[in-house]
Amino acid sequence: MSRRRLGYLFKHAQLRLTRLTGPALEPLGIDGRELAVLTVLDARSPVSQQQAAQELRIDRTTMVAMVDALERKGLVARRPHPDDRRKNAVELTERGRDVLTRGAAAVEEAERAYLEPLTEDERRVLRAALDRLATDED
Amino acid sequence: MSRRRLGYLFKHAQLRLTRLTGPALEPLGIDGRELAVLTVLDARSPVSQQQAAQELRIDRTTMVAMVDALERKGLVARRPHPDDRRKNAVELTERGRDVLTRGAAAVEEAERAYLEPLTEDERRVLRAALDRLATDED
DNA sequence: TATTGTTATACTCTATAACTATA
DNA sequence: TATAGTTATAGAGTATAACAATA
Repeated sequence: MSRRRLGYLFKHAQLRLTRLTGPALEPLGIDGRELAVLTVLDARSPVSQQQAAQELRIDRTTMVAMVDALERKGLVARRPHPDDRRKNAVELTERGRDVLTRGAAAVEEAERAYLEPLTEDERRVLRAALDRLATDED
Repeated sequence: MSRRRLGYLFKHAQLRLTRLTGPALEPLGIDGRELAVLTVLDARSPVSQQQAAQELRIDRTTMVAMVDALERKGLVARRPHPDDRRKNAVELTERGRDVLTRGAAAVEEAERAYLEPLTEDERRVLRAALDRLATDED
């Protein structure tokens, strides 16, 4: 087995994943990060930009740019939040819901292809391991 | 178990790894990528910049900048390659070898801490899985 | 003609600081 | 005083194009 550094393995495992999911989403005009935002907005709607940002662990200024892009594409809409006028309630448009549905299916399929070299057991252990490694109680 | 996307899990697994290895290397004045370059130079020396770049799958123009930085720190030296005067033979200095030794130990220790939440079995499967996922036969 | 190293340049991703409007 | 959104800005990290020296 390889004795390459974990950092190298993670980097290149991720690069290969992007090489599969990127083209899978490209016909829909979004990338994986934008799909993640759509997913959070759909699950938690109506949600403020900061709530969505915290959920995905991205900076709130980054979220501004991402919502800008998604709004330009007609996939989400900002409207004033009913409870707090400082907030935006960001919601999926009809088209946003459609893109989310098709994007989620495309990524599922890409992830299946990605994990194809592994046995069923390895896939299960990998996901469980990543889940704990990604959670910091440092 | 979490149903979060693999992309999210990889990203945050990697972020947590960097949060551990970064500070471990910081007293030595290098980061994980520079340690990787030192490792390749040590194993394959004398090696051209392009050979080293290919080994690590980084761009040759990126390698120029990394060797520049390592040379400024006194950890590597460029000398003319005996066989081909277009090439640089890049080698570790005495101090470079020392930093490599101590850096490798620091990263080993950081990776141990990083993998601490996993069982021995999970660590083994994780590494085997990453090894195959990181290798593209796409 | 092709390759190695180099420089200049640009692009993506992300973070920090400061502003505004609201609370 | 604090929070949500925004803008401007800057810093990594990386990639592309073009060039000089050499093969």
